[in-house]
Amino acid sequence: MQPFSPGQNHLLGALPPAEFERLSEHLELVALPLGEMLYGPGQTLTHAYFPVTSIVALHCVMESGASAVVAAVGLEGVVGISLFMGGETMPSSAVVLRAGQAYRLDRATLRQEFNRAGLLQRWLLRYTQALIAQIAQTAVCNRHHSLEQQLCRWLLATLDRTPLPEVVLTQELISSILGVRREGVTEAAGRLQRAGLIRYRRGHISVLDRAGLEIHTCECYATVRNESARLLSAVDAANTRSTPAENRALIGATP
Amino acid sequence: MQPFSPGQNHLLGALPPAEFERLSEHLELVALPLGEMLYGPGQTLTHAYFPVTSIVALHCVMESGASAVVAAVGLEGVVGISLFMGGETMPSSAVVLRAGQAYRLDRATLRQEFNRAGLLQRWLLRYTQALIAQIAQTAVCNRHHSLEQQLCRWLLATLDRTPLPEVVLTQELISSILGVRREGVTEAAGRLQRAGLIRYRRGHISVLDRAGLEIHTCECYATVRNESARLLSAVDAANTRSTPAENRALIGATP
DNA sequence: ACAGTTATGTGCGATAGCACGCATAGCACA
DNA sequence: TGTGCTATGCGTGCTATCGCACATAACTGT
Repeated sequence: MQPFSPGQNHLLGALPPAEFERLSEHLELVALPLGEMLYGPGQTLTHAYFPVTSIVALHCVMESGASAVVAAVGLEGVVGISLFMGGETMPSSAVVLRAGQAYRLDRATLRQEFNRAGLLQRWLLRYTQALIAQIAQTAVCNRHHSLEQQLCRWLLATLDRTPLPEVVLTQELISSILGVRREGVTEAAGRLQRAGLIRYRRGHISVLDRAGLEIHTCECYATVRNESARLLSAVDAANTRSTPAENRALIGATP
Repeated sequence: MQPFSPGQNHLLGALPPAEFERLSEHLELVALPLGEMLYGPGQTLTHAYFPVTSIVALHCVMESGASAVVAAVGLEGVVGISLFMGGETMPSSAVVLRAGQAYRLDRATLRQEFNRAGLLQRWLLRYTQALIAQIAQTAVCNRHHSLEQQLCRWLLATLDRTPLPEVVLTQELISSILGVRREGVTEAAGRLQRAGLIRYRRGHISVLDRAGLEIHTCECYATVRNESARLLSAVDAANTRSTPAENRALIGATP
């Protein structure tokens, strides 16, 4: 009796019993520690990861060492789209940004099930489209919006994938996520704290006023969230346990 | 006898005769004028477009009116991935940035062929992965690289999809592509001209020194190009007419 | 309780890009 | 040839962010 079930991941949880059954014996629960790299640039994946409580970032690092995160993946998605898209590898890397659990599925099983052209294929492709929207929005956001807006956006995105209104990340780490310098994060976070929206102490940010953050952030947050909701609404409908809090409460249930 | 053939598009040209045959009667040659919007945010597509001489940009516009292009699509790809990814619409829009020809395929035929899980599906998915790489690279590039580097990158990307070393775009248009202000483009282009890399006059940029541009640009250009080449190398191998110059020379040939 | 490590706060000067306004020059069409 | 539109060039602040250097504060383990 373990405190997690594959069905907590939205993509897996939305599968009809027959499909889920075929996969379940191949799904393996793994703990992902903060900072672990699931794959690096050009590195072939052995498994796809379906997060349940963990958050994974798709991260691009440049030759100069400068970097930025282009997308975040949590319980709504999957890490390793190159396995079913056919490319095998990616030029980016995948790094765990919130320690937690994920189910992983070996390459062969995933591809086999994908090729049956059932609901898993459908959800995986729609999720991939949502991911594209997220990455594209990040590109324009990087171009036009202030550090403070982007920080709000990141906090909200993290919050949406988390049961508690708390983010455990140092400013140093946040700076490398957003691709800005650490002092900039200090300033922006200081402003948010003085505005009473958050409170933080050494790597722990508590969100006090979520609505306030939504006002301070740019439209990109809502755009990405709405597009994901639109593309995966059928997933959420099929999945009776759609909130992180509810998921945490579950013990070893199956869809 | 028309001067274009669907096979000039790399994705279509790589199909085996049987698959190509099924599609060819549904392919329709259309002229895309500069500035035409193939689809806008949330707008349902009726056709997928396979460019041959045209270039289409995936463009994100924000509430404020600020915008940026997140990817360019030319004869190597297809516009309208949401048709086969299952989402039907996209939050971005697609705008013609180089007037030219494209073949378009109606939604029903595309989906039907996609669902046969043949080579078209394979190429479309691999192309989509290349597109993701391009958008992701644009995101980090927007964050870290100078306007001048990005201008070089854009010129090179356009050149790769064009038979002549000339780009017809006003600085005004380029500025809205890159999401920067027009004067910035004037300055950057002026520097490139003084360095002898380009020459321009009212909306016409002639590239004098391609190698020089490749030196001035950031790594993003090579990263995207290499990743596309890797993912679509089998496409290029199957397609015997892979360069724009060769394509232009063709008259009404079939694969 | 203390020392060591790590995270955070702060103060500079430098710079890239923004916003605005206006001057000029190239091209099109009459 | 001229006239007018549109593209381009340029100056002048202004702001956000960078890059670096260093001060302080908060946890950690002994």
